[in-house]
Amino acid sequence: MPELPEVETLRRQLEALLVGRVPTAMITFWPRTTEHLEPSIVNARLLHQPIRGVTRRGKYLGLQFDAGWLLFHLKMTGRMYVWEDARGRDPWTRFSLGFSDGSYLIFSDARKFGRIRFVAGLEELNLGPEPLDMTLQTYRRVFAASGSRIKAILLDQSKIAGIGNIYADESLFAARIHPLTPGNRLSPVRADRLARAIRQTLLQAIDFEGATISWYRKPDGSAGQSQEHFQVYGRRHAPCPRCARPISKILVNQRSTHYCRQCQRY
DNA sequence: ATCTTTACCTGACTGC
DNA sequence: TGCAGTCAGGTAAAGA
Repeated sequence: MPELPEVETLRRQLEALLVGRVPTAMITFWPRTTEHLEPSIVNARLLHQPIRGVTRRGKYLGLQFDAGWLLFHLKMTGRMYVWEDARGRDPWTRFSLGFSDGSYLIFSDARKFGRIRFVAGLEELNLGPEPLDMTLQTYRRVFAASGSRIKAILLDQSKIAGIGNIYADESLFAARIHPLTPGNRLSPVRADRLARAIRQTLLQAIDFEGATISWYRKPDGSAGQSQEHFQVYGRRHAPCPRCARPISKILVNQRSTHYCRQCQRY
């Protein structure tokens, strides 16, 4: 559920708390959370090294060290925050990064899907470009390169990084494009409309500090507000904000997809 | 190349 | 109140 706007909100708030700090210990409570994090790398390249920056790439949150990035993927129920003890403020703490002042960066994850890993370079992630940095031309090229349904293209992290189920549906509604439209059947005009809709949808969601459906929380424990402004996501049977006809819900590539049959056309 | 299925997991919710 | 069943969705891997 955390998508680009949620992770970007996390990044901004954690950056103010973590840059310049030096971790002295790591504790894993659920081994699979750090199954791809080599202890030798932790000891040689992360511990006792200063955090140079807090970055985001797609849906990954990264702590930047001189040697590379400690990456966190929140999957559906991940949370991150700073706390005074290693067990955190909820029952689902899976990992803690301890600092010399006795505080901890907590990674909490009820469903245990989240993972923490180290990469020397972000290109190892094989992600597509950032949707907020892409030109209209880049969007056009990505859409035209595939005959897959546009909803599937938006969710493919190797094509565009950071969009998930919620903001894919919201962007397609804003652009008045049917989720089953093949990417290479979008006219340049409609591709540009979708590109602008994606940017605007993501930027607005960042302004609202992300969406709290059930699990997502900002580092201070409070909820985001983006969910108050959804036009279609989670609104099956509710009136379309544009035409008042009921919102439909279908499956596209096994993902629930919300759209307006009247307003969104092929 | 692309899609489908399965696996990973558990809390929240629904219906009986 | 309890219990079974369903749903939620990001990604990797395997199979079609």
